[in-house]
Amino acid sequence: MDDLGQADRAEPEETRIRAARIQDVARLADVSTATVSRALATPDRVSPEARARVLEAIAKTGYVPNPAARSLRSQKTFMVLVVLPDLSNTFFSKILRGIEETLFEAGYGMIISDLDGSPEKEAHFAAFTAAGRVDGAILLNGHLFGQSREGEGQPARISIPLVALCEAIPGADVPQIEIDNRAAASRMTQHLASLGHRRIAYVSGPANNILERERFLGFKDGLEAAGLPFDPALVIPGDYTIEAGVRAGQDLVGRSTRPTAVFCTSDEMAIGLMRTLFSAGLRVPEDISVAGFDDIEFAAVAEPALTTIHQPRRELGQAAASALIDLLQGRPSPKRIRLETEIVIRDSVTSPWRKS
Amino acid sequence: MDDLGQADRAEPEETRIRAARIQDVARLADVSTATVSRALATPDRVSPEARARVLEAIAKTGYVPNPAARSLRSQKTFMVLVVLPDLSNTFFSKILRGIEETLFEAGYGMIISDLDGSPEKEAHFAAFTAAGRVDGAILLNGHLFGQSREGEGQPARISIPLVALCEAIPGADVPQIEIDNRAAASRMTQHLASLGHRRIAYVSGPANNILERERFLGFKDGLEAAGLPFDPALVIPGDYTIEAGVRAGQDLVGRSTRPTAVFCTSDEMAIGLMRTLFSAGLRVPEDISVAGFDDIEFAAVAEPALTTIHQPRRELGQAAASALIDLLQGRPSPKRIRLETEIVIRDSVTSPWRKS
DNA sequence: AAGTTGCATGTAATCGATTACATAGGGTGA
DNA sequence: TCACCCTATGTAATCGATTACATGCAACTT
Repeated sequence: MDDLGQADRAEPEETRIRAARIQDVARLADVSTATVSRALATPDRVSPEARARVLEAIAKTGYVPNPAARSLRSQKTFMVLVVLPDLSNTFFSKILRGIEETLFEAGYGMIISDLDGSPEKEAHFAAFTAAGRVDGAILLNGHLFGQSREGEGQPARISIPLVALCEAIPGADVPQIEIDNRAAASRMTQHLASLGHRRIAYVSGPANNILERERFLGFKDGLEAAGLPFDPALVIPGDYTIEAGVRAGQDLVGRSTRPTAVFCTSDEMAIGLMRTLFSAGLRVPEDISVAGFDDIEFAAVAEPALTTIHQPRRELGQAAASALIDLLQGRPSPKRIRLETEIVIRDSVTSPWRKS
Repeated sequence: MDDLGQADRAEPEETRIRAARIQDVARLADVSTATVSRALATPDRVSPEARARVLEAIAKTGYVPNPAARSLRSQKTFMVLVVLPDLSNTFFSKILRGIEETLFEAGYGMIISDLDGSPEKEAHFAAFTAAGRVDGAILLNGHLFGQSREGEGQPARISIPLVALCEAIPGADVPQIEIDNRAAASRMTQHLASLGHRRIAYVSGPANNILERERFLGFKDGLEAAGLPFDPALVIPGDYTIEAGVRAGQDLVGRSTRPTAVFCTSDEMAIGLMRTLFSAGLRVPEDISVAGFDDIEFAAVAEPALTTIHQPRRELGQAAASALIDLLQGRPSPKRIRLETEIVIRDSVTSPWRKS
């Protein structure tokens, strides 16, 4: 159960064991390196006997092909870059898991870049892909990256297969995996309206965010469908974080006339908001209904349990990874996949009339 | 702002641009490839004029060194493997961010392996390190991995620098970055006891988990320090997940004599547990106090706000990454780093006498 | 002035696999 | 029996950088 990591304590520095190379396997199996390579890559182009000898030699030596050499020659790294804006966000980490799973099954490794709002990092990872360090990339950040120095000679713009996940990339011709944010937001808004809410507040995501734009449109769609007017005063700026929800709550608490329902575009914000309302002595949902977006794990155990929109996060990750793998292996890939969302009715939303 | 990923739409297949190689740069700068390489790796071993010409040529061509070639020759990948048991867990993702940050600054990339309890994956990633795909690894999973087939000839046991994060690896001689789980658990237990709690339940982590063992010992230490007896009936099995907390809550609700306080070894469990108690009509903390462990983001906005033990997660990640980088660059690395934890007093714990 | 030192640079070996091309031998058809 | 083809295998070029070693030249020492 333990093997690796014994460091070089026991043996003298010189005796440090070197990894077996294809040469060593070839010699041991009494074949050429070409045969070893073929025995692994295209087994049916090698005689059964030779193959058996090779496999035995591989087992004996513990040979593992050197990926650097392999990749140098074959121009394939079997690595995929995943670019995301915030690694510490629950929402993304569940998606990541779906991605990792699928990539792993297909024999690909995953390199993660947490962009962290830093353009410097963005440039770095652009170079990263350009250097051929990965075969493809999944972007969760809503835009392509790259150092566009058009002035200079001819910047190396290598293109590798890309997939956009969650946040569509406007104008880019890459497969998009997403949910229908607009429709989902509209549906939730109509749900609130159907319960009798007429003053519905909206806590937004970051202003220039594509998700946010879609959801905001959906919110307006929903109001319109329900015959309600849009009131800009009921739009509260946010950025998907718990803190933003807390701030939005403070804003609401301070108002003389309050909405009867609040639609938060992330569960984090909804939970932060409920917390603040609660501290101020307001009851959810009796005094004010709160709806979220995403259906993170904590939504179900929030107090009260959060009514929200379920996003199939793991499946999103899997779908994105599959699409990328299709691309990488030269298969046709779907241009756009829209996974279904679902309203999850819990306890944080009720009719405005039913005062407890 | 967009550059990469234009795919090969415009130009015909054949014209696909190939990345600039060191040769191209050398020709353009009218120097040898060796000089180009040196201009990048050891700038002061190259004349200022040559260096300038090289840099200009690099800018013109957009040259980025091919990592496969580089790594093949120099046996360095500038990649670090991070092995963790569950990527989708909030606790880990914050740590990951700390790791990524620090690695990035030092020029290292991060490859993630979500073990997901699968031994198959474990073996795969053992081979991964053996193949020299990464320069070092950070292990969050509490044990070394590796295919120890002692029987066979001489299995390739390559050793790369390792660092154990959070979960110490028993018997392994690698730097450990951790918090003092035992002391922290003891402190929390004593805190509860000092408020007057005499029947304190303990919701555990997974049975064979090292963290769990430490915390459990700490729990017993705390009881002993407070002069309280240890009652096995008050130990409820868990596994750090929200669901485990829910189950533990159901267990408690069903009991005739209940503890006055519950110490959960993760915030997730504490939140799930409070949820269940609440549904059953019990009040926290009036009827029962609940304490957590970790201080995840949601602890502060739970209802009631959770009293817990703060772990400096980002700093843990940073410290681990720094230690590994020290190792990788041949500097001495601290054998063990223990970061301080802190009890965060919020609203979920109170004295058992103060019935609301 | 001859010898020594040291810097800037070039030449070419090297890392470890993949794979185009060459070749030997066995089988088949005429 | 000969020509041909197909299969299994080997030989060696190749991927793109790093770096040991060699070289040429200038400056400095005595």
